[in-house]
Amino acid sequence: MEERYDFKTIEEKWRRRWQEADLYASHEEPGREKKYVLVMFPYPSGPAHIGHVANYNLGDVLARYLRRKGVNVLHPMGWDGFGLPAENAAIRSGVHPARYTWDNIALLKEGLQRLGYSYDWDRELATCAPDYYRWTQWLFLRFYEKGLAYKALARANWCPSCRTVLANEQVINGHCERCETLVVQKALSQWFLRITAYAERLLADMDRLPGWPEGVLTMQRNWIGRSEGCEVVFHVKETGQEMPIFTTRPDTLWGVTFFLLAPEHPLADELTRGTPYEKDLQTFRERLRGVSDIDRIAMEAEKDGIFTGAHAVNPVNGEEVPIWTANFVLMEYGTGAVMAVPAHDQRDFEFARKYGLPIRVVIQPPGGELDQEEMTEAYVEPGSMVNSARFDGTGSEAGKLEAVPDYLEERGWGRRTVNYRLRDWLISRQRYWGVPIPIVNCEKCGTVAVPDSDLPVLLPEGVRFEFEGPSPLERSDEFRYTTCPGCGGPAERETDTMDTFVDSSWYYIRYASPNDDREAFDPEAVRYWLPVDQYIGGIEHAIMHLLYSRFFTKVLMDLGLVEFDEPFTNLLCQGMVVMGGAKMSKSKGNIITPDQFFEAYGADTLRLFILFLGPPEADKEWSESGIDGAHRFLHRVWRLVDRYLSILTLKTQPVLEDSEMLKRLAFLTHSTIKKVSEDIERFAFNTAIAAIMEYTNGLYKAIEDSPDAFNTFEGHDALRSLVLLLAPFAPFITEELWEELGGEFSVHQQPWPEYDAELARAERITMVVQVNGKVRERIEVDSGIPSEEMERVALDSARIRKLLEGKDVSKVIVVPGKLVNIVIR
RNA sequence: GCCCGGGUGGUGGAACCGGUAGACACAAGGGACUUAAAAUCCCUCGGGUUAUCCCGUGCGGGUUCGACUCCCGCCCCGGGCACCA
Repeated sequence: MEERYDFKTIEEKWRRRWQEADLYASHEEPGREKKYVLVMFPYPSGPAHIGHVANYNLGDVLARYLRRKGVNVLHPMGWDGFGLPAENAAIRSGVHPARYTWDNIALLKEGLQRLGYSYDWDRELATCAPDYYRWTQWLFLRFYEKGLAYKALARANWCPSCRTVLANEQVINGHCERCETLVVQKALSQWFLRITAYAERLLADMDRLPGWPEGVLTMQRNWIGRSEGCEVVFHVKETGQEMPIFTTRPDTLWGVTFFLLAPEHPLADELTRGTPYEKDLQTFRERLRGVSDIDRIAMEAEKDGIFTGAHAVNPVNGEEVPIWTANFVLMEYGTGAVMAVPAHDQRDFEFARKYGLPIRVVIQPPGGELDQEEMTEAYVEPGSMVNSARFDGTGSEAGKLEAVPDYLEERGWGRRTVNYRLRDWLISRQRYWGVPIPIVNCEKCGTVAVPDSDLPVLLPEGVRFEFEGPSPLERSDEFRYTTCPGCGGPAERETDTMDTFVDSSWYYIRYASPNDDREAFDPEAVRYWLPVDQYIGGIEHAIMHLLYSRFFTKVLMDLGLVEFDEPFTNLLCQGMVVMGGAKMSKSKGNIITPDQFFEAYGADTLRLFILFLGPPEADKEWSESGIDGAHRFLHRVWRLVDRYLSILTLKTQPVLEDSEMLKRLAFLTHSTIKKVSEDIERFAFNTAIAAIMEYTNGLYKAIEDSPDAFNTFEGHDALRSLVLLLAPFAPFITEELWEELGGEFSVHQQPWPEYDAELARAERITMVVQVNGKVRERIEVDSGIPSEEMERVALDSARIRKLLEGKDVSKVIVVPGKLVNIVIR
């Protein structure tokens, strides 16, 4: 064999051979065990970067390992093709978004192919291709038919100078990223998907996701934000209008001293219209224009509000309290109105103190005597109800859960209800580079769905991209003006496109039959491959993408289109590769590409190095120091195989009597197989590689000590195992070495090595002896040593005996096979 | 601000269920080989006036025979917060 490890030639050679052999094609084989291994597809923002490599390494190692275990593996790749950056590029440099995107896809694909990932490229898909988004539109129409897609007014970021809608990302400190004009909130009629209808199921079904990280489930639970409470109907004194509020604390109803509306609440306009307060409201809204919701509801944010001049009537006691608007009340949560109980809610308390509004204590802490004048903060803990008419003396918990809700329901003043923090999913984007919403607006027929047979509604190509003004679709007469599918009269197309999260909410299903042009997916293929057994992706997707995908899956099941209601059985959230403390991304301008490493080190080294950097879940600060180590290791493996092969050609007689060495070899081999297999199963790829390095070091020692011992079954087994174990991590070099060892093509189709538990067990172990928890002695003993024997050996050791002189042994703790701790006084 | 993670040598990390802190590497230093360099191989490598001792896993407490690991309170860093994906 070649003396030097020439990675360039090797990698080229095998990349071609694998392609010719179509090594990673996947097919349904009913009855055979399958695993669907999926890594979140990338947004093609440019060439591959180190963050991609870190991602896709994980899925590839797992897919390769599972195939070798005899499993039928689906491991596809595709492109999340729609998105804002393509459109920004079009505006800035005149490149058409399609061109920009497809060019980037080509670049990214080339990078991934050089890394030797084992994708079934026949299943490649792109969400921006008409043969994909046709089915996104088709699915939208199914949602629409079910009443799960609807139009409503919603606020959007609006730059008055550019006369265009801005994404949150384009709003910097409340100002337009381009022209620095103060961004305002403008109400637009927009499309929503009714995810709130699935809130309860999305919440409850998380109990059936034991394969998900607890942190992600917690984030999703908090995001859905279920709270039980009551809806209570207040009235406007002046007009008699009903103003329902949601509260989780009905037990504090008697402590209401004012009433709050969200500043955007239409009722605030109505109540102040034509009054001296009308101007105050406008000034107040002006003040809040550039302030995000996050800053408005921050606990530490200054409370701000104005009086509307009107009053609310509290149903439980008939009291009339002033109606204010406040910055911390959001239109999007609950009913956009709240009852204010300053004595028992911190924000209400701060508001009351600031504006001199009354505070009334209605919950007394156990044994305490709260005084509304003296209080410095709200009392939010349970206690005993006071100043609450017939409920005086009732425990607040009982009052909250039973007594008061019962009372409200009896009187018809309110009812028990459940409120969610989760809001419906706004999918409208006033942009070009997305899936057109397949709806036509007709003056006669109203909102009309585009018939399935007319799909896809294609994006027009000859459009102009401008810095300001309405979106290219709105400006495109060709796109916009059409005929009504219902009456055949003139009509206008919906010009909004969909949020790209819609595209990525079902792509994992499309992979089952990506080239199907008759349906969104083939039920047979879906039945075999889905759900995804192992989903892998960045922690930054913990909530939105994963929640939207779960929602989609449930709707598809209800539509009878799929037979499962959770898309991802197991989830691995890996950390991010960060640089300079921020995640690596093109928009941050801090990307490192693999290209620069291919020349000097090769793909195997880069794969190995990045996997060796740390555990998948941890964030990794990028630094290339250490890549030499990975490269050196591959050279070492190469030379070891070379050395071994030269021993074989010497045709030495195997030294069968050197049984100690053979036993040592067998132990090394089998304990390493065990360790590497277990580590891969728990995604500890970094320690799996460390184990292979230790193994290599051990084999080097052995081959120095007794080269002849390698011309034996144990020797052959050791070298073959080394290559077989390393193959999922470094696919190119191992394929070459496998060939050198006389193995059959391909190493990636060889069964994963099995270990013999007996051979993998160490014969001698180091037992630790502690005195009062401090290590005082280490003694080598047989691994099967009984506990009583461990204790005896420990107490017998000279050093321990000396330490125990004149002391009382009060206790001896023995951890079998590990340590003995002697407790003395 | 709220929710979710994380913090271990000069560096990346290991320690899997409460039981030997620092595996495996990188960097650094010393040595061998070489005319020389590269490559390779060997040795040292948390700190402490150099060891059978003491200290040490962000900081302060606690539980335990024993804590990087569990509990309480802080500090710092990262992610998400609904139009970046």
